[in-house]
Amino acid sequence: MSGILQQVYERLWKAYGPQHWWPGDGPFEVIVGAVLTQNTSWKNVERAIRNLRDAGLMTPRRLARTPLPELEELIRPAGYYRIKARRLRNLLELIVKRYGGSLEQMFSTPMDVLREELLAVQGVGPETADSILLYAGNLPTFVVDAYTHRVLARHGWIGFDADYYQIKEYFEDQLEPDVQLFNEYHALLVRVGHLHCRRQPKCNGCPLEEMLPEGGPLTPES
DNA sequence: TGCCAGGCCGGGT
DNA sequence: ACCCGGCATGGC
Repeated sequence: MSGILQQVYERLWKAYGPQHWWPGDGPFEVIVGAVLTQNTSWKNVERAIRNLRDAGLMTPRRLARTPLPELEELIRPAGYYRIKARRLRNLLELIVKRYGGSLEQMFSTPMDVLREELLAVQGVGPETADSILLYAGNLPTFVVDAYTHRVLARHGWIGFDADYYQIKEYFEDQLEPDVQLFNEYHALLVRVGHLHCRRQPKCNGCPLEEMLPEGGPLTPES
């Protein structure tokens, strides 16, 4: 338990502490948010979610029955609103038809099975599926995103050409499958990604030693 | 102003 | 098997 990823986590944790990702919104809002935030800043997504909540539509069945044009208008602030409305519908169909609208039932199915079902939905790719499993279902799967890719490659821990699953396994091979750990780890990586890439857009994932000098160099073998 | 955000899909080589 | 354009709004 002292590989490079443990060191990175400890450093991030000490610097930023808990990120409180998706606390208390309830699993359904998390699912909706996971779709709406695809390649979109969370700030925009918040407005769309507020619209849905204010309209009283934050249940699987209600949202599934909402006419497409109305749904599009409500989520417009999140961008890509036409395609995302369809993606939400596709996902809602799985929840309502296969699981009777019960998230509890959905998340009690074996993770690997559910993951494949999610991936079979048009508009749900690996990151969205993993976000739903981890942040809505509290199931231990690691979420990889663009910044995760950049920062790991920047340090030479993976290749720049590594794909989603290589990166995911890189984490899961080194870490205990702990829901809280996976939750915080991904959120912390996104956090440093924001901090850095706001200031210097074209970076390839800045060295963590520079961003978080406290603690000295990161050493793969110690 | 232009570029980017917590991706994914479909069509073309 | 890659590579690329499309999708769209709001913030800096």
